[in-house]
Amino acid sequence: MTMTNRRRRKAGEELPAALGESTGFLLSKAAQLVRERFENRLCARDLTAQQVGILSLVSSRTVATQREIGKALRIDRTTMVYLVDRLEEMRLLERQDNAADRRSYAVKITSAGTGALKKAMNDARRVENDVLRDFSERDLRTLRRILSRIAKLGAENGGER
Amino acid sequence: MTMTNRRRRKAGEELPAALGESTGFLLSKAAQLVRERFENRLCARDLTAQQVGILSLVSSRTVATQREIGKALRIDRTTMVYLVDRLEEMRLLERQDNAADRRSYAVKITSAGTGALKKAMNDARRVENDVLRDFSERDLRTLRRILSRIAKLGAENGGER
DNA sequence: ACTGATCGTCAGTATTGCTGATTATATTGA
DNA sequence: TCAATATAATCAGCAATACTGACGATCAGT
Repeated sequence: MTMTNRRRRKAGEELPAALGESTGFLLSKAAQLVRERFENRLCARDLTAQQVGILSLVSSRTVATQREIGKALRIDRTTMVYLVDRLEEMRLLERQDNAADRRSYAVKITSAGTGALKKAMNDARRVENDVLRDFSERDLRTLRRILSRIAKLGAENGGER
Repeated sequence: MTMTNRRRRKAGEELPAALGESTGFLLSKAAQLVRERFENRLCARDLTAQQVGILSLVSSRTVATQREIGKALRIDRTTMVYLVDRLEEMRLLERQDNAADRRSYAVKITSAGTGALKKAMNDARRVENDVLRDFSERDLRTLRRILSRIAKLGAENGGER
């Protein structure tokens, strides 16, 4: 079992004005918190959020190459090798021949993988319900609208150098 | 110069419905994007977002120990040693004796550190303006309100176990 | 002074992002 | 068709970061 269980992290403290007023900083901290809560649940399943992302992506496609998964999830080429190795060891994924392009693999989810994904998505739903419970439907629609627009922007095109 | 310059990363692709509908996933991707854009600018200054966070925190306090900084920014104890080592090498921070508790240091920002922080915060502002430019003031207020409430939650208290 | 806790450090491991090289295969262009 | 070029996965190796566990110095309470 190479994949070590993540431990629960401690809670944070108050933040100084300068940082607490930066939207980017708030975004980063909120994301970190949600991810930590998710992974705290996930550690019982020996999975990381990144691995769940891969499982979800693979399960939604008939053919997924490592390169494609990496592009969609912003994971490096060489890190993909490592991650798929781990998930294959855990029998959640399989590398199969890709008839369409023999340089690459068709990465497929196994039935164990489908089961693990289902449970992990339930964990995700619970964490979300928990974190978002206090906000109105209207607020949540606004939040999702803004976040999905930002997420679609693309990383470069930001420096007019 | 141990701190290697970060390279610009490529932009991502479309995402499958299952993930794209998860607020937590959107949050994580939006944060990743903003952070990447920020660090793409910052790489000219040989700084990471995390280091800027430390500089900002230290500059806003008269006395800051490594432990306090780590707690506020959710950075591990041993990683703090490494990070402060780097920032001290770069002459942006100094470890001074802490009269109040001789086990710890009083971490202080240098004048070079103050200058670097000022420039980095300008970078941050630019990236934010760029990313958030298309949203209304009303949307941004909602966004900030939600994010700061989530960021204050604390990581544990998420499992009713 | 004794006990137990805390702060910083170090050694060592795991994960992730990157570079550069290599192998196998695809694609393109002459 | 064949040669040049590009791409998918892999591997070796480096850097950054989150851990664990152990350690010495120091602190707080008794």
